[in-house]
Amino acid sequence: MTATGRQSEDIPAHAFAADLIAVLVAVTAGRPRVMTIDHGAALPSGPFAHDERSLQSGLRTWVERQTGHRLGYVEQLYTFADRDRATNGVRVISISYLALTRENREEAGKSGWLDWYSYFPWEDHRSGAPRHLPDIVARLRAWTKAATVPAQRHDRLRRVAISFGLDGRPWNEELILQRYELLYEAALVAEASRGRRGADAPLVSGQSMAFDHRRILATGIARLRAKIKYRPVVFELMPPSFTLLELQHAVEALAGRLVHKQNFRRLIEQQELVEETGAMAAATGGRPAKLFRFRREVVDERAVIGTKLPLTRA
Amino acid sequence: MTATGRQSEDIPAHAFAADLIAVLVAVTAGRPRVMTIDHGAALPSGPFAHDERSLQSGLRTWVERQTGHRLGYVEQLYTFADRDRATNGVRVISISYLALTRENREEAGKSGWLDWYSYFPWEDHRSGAPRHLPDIVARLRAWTKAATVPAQRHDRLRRVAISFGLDGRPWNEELILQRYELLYEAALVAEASRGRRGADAPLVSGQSMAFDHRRILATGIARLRAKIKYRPVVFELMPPSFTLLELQHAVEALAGRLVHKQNFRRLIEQQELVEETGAMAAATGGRPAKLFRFRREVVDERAVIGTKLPLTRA
DNA sequence: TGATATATACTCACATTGAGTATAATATCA
DNA sequence: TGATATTATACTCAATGTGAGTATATATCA
Repeated sequence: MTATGRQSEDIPAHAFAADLIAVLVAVTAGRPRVMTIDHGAALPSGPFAHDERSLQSGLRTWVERQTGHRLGYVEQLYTFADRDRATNGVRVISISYLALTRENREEAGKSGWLDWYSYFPWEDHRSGAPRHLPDIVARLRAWTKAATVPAQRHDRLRRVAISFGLDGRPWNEELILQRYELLYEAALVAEASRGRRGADAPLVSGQSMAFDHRRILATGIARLRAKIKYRPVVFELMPPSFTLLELQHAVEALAGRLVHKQNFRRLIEQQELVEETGAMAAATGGRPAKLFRFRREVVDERAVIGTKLPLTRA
Repeated sequence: MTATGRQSEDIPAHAFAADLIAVLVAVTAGRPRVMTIDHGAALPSGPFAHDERSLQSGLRTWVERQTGHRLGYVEQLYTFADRDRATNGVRVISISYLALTRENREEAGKSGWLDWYSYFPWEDHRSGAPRHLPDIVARLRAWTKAATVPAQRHDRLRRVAISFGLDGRPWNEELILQRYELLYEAALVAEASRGRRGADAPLVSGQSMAFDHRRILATGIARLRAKIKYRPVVFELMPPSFTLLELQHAVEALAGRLVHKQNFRRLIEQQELVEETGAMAAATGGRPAKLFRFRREVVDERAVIGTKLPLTRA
């Protein structure tokens, strides 16, 4: 990946290549999954064709052809054109997208759908704070102490404390990108020491990805975690009918946190986001649950699913 | 596939040009201003140079050179590559940005700084609903009736009602883009009939712009109106010291709505976003006001300026 | 039968928010 | 000089929203 950036005489100054990168998300059996290629080493990406009508349609046709999934929701994430994004001297502009699709139980096992927490194990707080989180924090603390100037040290300490919810601060699941960036700066993830040498600090657990794809994934997760709080996008990930507990589990999978069951139902019902199908779920243990469907009519009415999700404290 | 290596030697197949477009905002004397070129006919834009480090740095250097302003805050808006964005057969990718800068009283009059409400007169509700708003709504209603199928007619009616706060619905200042798009679809803005002929419905007041620049401006305003509610970005538009009323006026200029003065102050103070400078403002009428400065340290702490702004009802 | 698991209804304390009243401190002008 | 306008700032209050918990209903399974 040597980016010479040298523009030869024959390449016009405005020659760029355009790439689309997708963070394609589904929730299967209560687990948040992301579509990957190359055995989980990269996000699916491909060139933006010259004959496509628009970026969005380019992404749609390409992803739908490749995965056989209809995309429910598509949203632009970010556009990069950093100098190291170049191949054969042609500089690449990468436009990343977040796309949501319905789960597909037949495909659940195979293909490239991976639990996104295998890339960010420290982000799953559904069973309390992960066991290795104290160790991560300890190593970040060590890194803050290695700062050269006191001001820098102070700044690092503050960022770590905010991002990881230290000193009585609450854990904020939306800060996933900030946490990843701290780990990157502290060279605790494999991507950070790529290309360099000697930097062999023991790494934090969690699978890495090629290029900056793990960073893009973090961006997508952050956007989604923020969005479910004020837009009814969870439903794009649900099957046509579902129980309220299944819906809750989907939200919890995305947020990486547990929500208060009774208050969650209150929220959903008072927003009139769903309606009963009349049928009941095949019993899965206790009292049978009603099946609901999403009231799609309500999408543009309800800008908000609720200012906040009813999270549980502990 | 980026991950698996690009094998094409033929550069022309993916030759794109890259353009940066800026929605550069300032607030001068309580008026929201946007930087324009060509006597207000377009947003400033320029090619992304091959030798720039990144998109963001490209935008910064270019805007700062062109306007002499230091950019306080920069945020990516959206990337377009629609087929009609082509020059000499070279397809153009446009990356739009929102950028905030401090007011500059010397420049207030000259240069291309224009009140953004000259492009969206119906968006300024600081002195109540604009006089011509009923007329706009009436013309949109007429357009809904012109729908061919009943379902379409119903859909249009609903969108108009939501976007313009009809039937008891509240006015939502963040829906500026949706409102503009409705006016575009109804061919009530000049841009809509460009290139076509015969479509000479009487237009709604408000200056138009070249290309889709007015749409990009609406996107930027929408983003900013949403952002001031949960991030302390207003301060990027303020001088180093200011009174609370000046701060309030800036917020009102952006939101296009009045806020409740006492509650606004309560919000600002309880969030500890500002501190007294010790000095007082040169009296401008009544009791002299304390001067405040923004506590920049607090930026990453306070993710939120308050879940909502304390708007006034009437 | 009772242990267990889920569904669902309701209560309650507390914080937040929208709105308004009251009072203080200055400038302006008749 | 004193009335009036204008802005600043401190409080109060009702309504609503939010976090948390209790209670009860309806299943399965040992």
